[in-house]
Amino acid sequence: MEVKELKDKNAEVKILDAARKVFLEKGLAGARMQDIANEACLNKALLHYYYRSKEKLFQTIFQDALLNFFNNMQEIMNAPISLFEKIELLVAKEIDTMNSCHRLPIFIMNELTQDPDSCLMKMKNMEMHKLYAKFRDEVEAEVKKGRIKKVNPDHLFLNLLAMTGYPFIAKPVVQGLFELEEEGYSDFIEQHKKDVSRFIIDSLKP
Amino acid sequence: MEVKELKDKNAEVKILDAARKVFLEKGLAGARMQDIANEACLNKALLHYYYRSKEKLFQTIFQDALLNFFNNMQEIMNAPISLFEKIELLVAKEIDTMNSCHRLPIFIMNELTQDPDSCLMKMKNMEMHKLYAKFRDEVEAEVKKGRIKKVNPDHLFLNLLAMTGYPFIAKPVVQGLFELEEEGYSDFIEQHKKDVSRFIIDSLKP
DNA sequence: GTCTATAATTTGATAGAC
DNA sequence: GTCTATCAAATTATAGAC
Repeated sequence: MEVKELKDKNAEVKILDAARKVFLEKGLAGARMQDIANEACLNKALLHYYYRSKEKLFQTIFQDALLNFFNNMQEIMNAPISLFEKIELLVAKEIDTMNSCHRLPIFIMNELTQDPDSCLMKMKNMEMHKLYAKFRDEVEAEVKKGRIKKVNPDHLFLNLLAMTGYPFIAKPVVQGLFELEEEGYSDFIEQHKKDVSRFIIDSLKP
Repeated sequence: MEVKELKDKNAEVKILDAARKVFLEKGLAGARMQDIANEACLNKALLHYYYRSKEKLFQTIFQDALLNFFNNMQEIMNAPISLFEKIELLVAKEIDTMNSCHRLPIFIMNELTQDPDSCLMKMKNMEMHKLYAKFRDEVEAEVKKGRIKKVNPDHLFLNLLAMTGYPFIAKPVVQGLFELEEEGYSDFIEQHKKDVSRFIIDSLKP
């Protein structure tokens, strides 16, 4: 690829930002190229000029969203800290990430089940299993040492992901249940962050 | 409405069954009337004859899915059983419901965020808050009696929903993390059912 | 009620001027 | 690179025969 002028780069970026917003909001099937063009204050033709097709543009956005979602985990998993610290960090970081974009988790989960071919392949490329292996080994080690209760690390980890992700995935349900408007919702999430860490760590104490 | 002949009723029902399957799988935006017609082994025109428009057909399916999803809860909430029994029943029943249709929770959550107008109104009509109030009061009562730890019932209930719903919502991620094929997945869910009840009830013991 | 054929609209994609 | 105008395909919806 050749050196790009500033204007070129700006259009490319503007399109990506607009596409991210529209795809996150509406999903692949619901998003319209015209919506993205409007959001970017450009015309449809330019979207195709830079990204060829809706599908290609979507894949760019989706890949990026996956990284955004799972990168925190990768880092924390490999950090030289205690298991309890890892749990607290995982919960806090994941919630913060989703808090900056409430639709992120449901977007990812929904698209993953829509396109098993290309999306699931990307999951395998991220080597989810290796990402998790370190956590599992540490839990098993702590169990053997008798420092925490005997738990199944698979279910423990799934529960952690569940309690951090679900409040965003089920946002309308949560708002209905607890009668929360947009502002009260933010406060609720902040409480929840602390509650989840405490909940998990409490449950591990022998 | 007049008395229907058998053949009429059959077509109506065949359409509903087909629509449920296609909408659940692809969502409102991704579903095609032609797919539904094919699935029902009928022609598109009949779908419009019975349900007027795609939107109307969808609303019928969505309303039904909402009831399916939240009806269990309603019943269990009002049953004359102990708090621990309620928790066990809620977890077991909700997981069983979703196990019969893995896409049910993500379908509901996704569509709820897509159409705040009509879908969210339906949520309010179901009076989610009242559904939950009984549970909250019971938790607070048990806390006062000192029978369970001092917990925030909102987060407790949200965590319960999270741990039951997330394994289905994030099915591809779970399969990637724990290297599960379709069969191993069913077994995993059965284990999870027991694990979640134990996890919650353990966490409540003073 | 059920079908075939077709209208009407939407939407992804391209051609071609600048 | 960016735009306007337009095409081609897909898709919802309807008309009308049976």
